[in-house]
Amino acid sequence: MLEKVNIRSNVAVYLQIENHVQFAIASGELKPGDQLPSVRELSERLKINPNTVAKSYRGLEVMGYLYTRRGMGVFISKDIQKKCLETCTRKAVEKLHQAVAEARAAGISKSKLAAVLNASYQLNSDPYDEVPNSIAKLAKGK
Amino acid sequence: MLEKVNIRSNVAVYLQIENHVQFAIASGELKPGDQLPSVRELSERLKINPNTVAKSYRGLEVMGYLYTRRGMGVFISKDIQKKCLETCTRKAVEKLHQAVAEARAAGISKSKLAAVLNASYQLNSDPYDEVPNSIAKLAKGK
Amino acid sequence: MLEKVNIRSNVAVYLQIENHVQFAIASGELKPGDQLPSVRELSERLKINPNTVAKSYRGLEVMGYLYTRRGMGVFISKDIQKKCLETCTRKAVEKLHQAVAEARAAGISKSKLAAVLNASYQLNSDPYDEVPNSIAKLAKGK
Amino acid sequence: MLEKVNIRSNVAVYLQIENHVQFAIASGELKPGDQLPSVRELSERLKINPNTVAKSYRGLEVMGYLYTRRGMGVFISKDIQKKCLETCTRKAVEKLHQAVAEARAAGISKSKLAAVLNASYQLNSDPYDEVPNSIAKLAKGK
DNA sequence: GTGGTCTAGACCACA
DNA sequence: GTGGTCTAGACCACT
Repeated sequence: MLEKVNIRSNVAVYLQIENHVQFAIASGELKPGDQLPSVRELSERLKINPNTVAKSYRGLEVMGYLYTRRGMGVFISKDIQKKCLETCTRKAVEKLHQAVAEARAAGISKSKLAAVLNASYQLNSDPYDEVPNSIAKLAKGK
Repeated sequence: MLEKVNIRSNVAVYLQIENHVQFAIASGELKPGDQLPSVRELSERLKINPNTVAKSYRGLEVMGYLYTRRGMGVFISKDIQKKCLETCTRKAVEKLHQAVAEARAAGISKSKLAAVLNASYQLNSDPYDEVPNSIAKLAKGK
Repeated sequence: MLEKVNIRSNVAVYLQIENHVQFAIASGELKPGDQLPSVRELSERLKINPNTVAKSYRGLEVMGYLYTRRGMGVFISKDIQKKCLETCTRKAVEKLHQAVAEARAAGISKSKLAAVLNASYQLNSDPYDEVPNSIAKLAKGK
Repeated sequence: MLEKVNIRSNVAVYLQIENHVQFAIASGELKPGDQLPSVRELSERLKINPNTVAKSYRGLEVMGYLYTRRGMGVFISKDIQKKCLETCTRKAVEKLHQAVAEARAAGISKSKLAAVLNASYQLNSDPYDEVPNSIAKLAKGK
């Protein structure tokens, strides 16, 4: 799973981890009962402080996506994929809706938006990555 | 113009003001030479700290969207509508791209996204408004 | 409010703070809109690290009992006294129930338990304080 | 004896075992000279780490509740029922005291607590069992 | 001034 | 080995 983290993003590192885990659960990459990397291991892999990883895990536990067993590790909860998928979908839809409303206000045509959507979807890029040039260019032409 | 500000939003108040002004310029609601409310007036109307309004105006001035004349007030700059429109467009496209990438990571289908885009575009709702029920419902079904 | 914290308790300091605030809300001592002491102020007063106080506030925010406004401070949420009272009551009732079941298993008579309850209630002592001798003695006689 | 252990509880597994044995002694279910299951057997039955069972037995031995005879097994000590009963009683009274103090802090009336106590006592339910609905309901009304 | 994030490192409890 | 808590102190963003 998670191999890198954007230390200079405006999104907090611990939130990047939380988001990544949620997406992984929603997409089925992480399944109920799966054990997550230990706090120390993940912190070493991502080269961040263990406290930061612990903060992420703690947040995800409060949300019910995982549970921790002292001395054992942290594990994905059962019966939460559907809930997680719904949550991720809702968030993405809201974001999409707002982006569309903004684009509309800026006078972008519907067909242009559809083109951006197509291009973005095909790219299969990581969220939170830089916006690729191919997409950015679409913003130029009106 | 701006009549309310979401004090509980996770978006900083000063950014809400900046965004609102930019959108008003891009859409033509605010025209070159128009005078904006004074810092004190706006802060009283929105019930926020004057420093916050001042910070917004300062930011907008740095971006070239407005200029201040001491003792006179702050005014919308000339010949910046196009630039503003481009900026808003770029932002919207970036947002759209990220929303799509997130949705993809969560395993949402492309056809579903297209449906949301269509629905959002037709609605012609204000950005930053509540997500309408008709859109929110799309998050339920697969 | 909160003036001391038991640093050597088996209950984590940040949980002591969370509990105290919840009790204060349930009892009406803290009212909706009230501002809590700042992270720094409370940490100085209790002689603990600011991070610990922040952790408490964060937890209470997740539970919906308060909200934070960056640069402004933290405030008690509206319309949560009832919920908080119910939660505190439920917790206390569960604890009481378990204590009674244990006491029963140990062969303590009902009248004796009633006596303990009376004595504890009259004392008006802080929860998490040491069990006073007057109560402890009641454990001796069968 | 002990057939299940709550792996998700916030109470440490080894303490659950210790508590269970102490209660069994206090209630007379386990009598002096009785042999306890071996560390390996119990750990397999409860599906937990043998170290955890060993830790419980060690703790109970330190407290004088049982003794081990190498190659023979672990046995309940003689003449400790009374002491065990006293200990359990003291713990229950302390728990009761704290529950009452918490309830008081939350503004719960004394009469209500008395009602809960009565109901709990009559029920004669096992400690550590789920809180029965009949009790839980009492938390609703004022 | 406010809270939010992160680091470095310590100590503890648990399995 | 695991996670949980706490400290000391830094830097940032917001009001």
